[in-house]
Amino acid sequence: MHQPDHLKSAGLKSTLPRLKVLDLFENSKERHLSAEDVYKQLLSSGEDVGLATVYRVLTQFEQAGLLVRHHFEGGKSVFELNKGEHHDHIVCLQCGHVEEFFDTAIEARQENVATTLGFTIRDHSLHIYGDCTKKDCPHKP
Amino acid sequence: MHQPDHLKSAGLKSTLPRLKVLDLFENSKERHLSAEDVYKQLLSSGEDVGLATVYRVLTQFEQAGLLVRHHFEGGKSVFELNKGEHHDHIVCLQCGHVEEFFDTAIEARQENVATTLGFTIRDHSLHIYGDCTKKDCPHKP
DNA sequence: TATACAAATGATAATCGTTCTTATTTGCAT
DNA sequence: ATGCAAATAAGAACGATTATCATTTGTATA
Ligand SMILES: [Mn+2]
Ligand SMILES: [Mn+2]
Ligand SMILES: [Zn+2]
Ligand SMILES: [Zn+2]
Repeated sequence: MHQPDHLKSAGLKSTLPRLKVLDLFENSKERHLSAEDVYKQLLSSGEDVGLATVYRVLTQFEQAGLLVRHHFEGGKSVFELNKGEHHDHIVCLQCGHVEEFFDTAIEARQENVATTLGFTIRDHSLHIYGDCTKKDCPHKP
Repeated sequence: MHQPDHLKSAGLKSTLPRLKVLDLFENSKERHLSAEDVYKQLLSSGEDVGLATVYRVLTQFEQAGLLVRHHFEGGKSVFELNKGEHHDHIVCLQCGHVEEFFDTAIEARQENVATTLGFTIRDHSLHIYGDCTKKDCPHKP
């Protein structure tokens, strides 16, 4: 199980549900998880945590900087461990597979655009949607 | 009122609710409208259209290429008249002011990224958030 | 170690944006 | 004018998320 230090230093009591959620993100195969993903994975691991608690804890972890929340298409929020370094996402519309990328040129041009339009950037989100080429992806070309 | 030609050529019967919605987008002060924006503005203009119809019509207009849908943060879909040319958005976090932009370099680099990662782009969304420099903006620097 | 109490949990109700269902109305071709 | 498929309106249903609140838990203190 995970060391409770991360929680303590975030000002959060180290409770069982919190430790389980954090543990899941650190050991899960999938890096990007929705609230229901977390809930179901915990259930199927025999851990019983309330769905409301999952939502509550995810939001707390986001505010504490432990997780980052993304608003992909599909309506549901998706979370990932905060690596500290920004990146953007490309998502497969067929199978939901997510790849991460960082493009210096894009980042630089964004600054350029903002300056031209008289804005100071505080944040941005770039989501590319398409079809991936994984073998197990139900892609129809 | 608007000419029904746009609807006809989109394969849609030119009904009263459809004409009203289209008219609203073409004469509204705000360019980006949510379903509820449309619904409320029609109500306050004395026009009575069902909310379900608004949702149906917006989706049909999107499919017909008359409107473009955006998934901004905040959970609700926002629509705007399709100008035919793609653009992205920069939004002021202080006053909500929205500017549109198109950057050829960014678009090109996105293709590059997708190719590198084995994706075929179908769509993308780029939202920059920041502080604008309008006189009436409550900016705190 | 036992106690005390604020903080956290979990079950469920409520909310929000959106879609579905269905009886009624409408546009439009004859 | 008539007929009928297509469209509408009202409300139920839905999926994701948040709020409520009685019960439990972590932890500080004695
Ligand atoms: Mn990521
Ligand atoms: Mn726009
Ligand atoms: Zn795929
Ligand atoms: Zn502003």
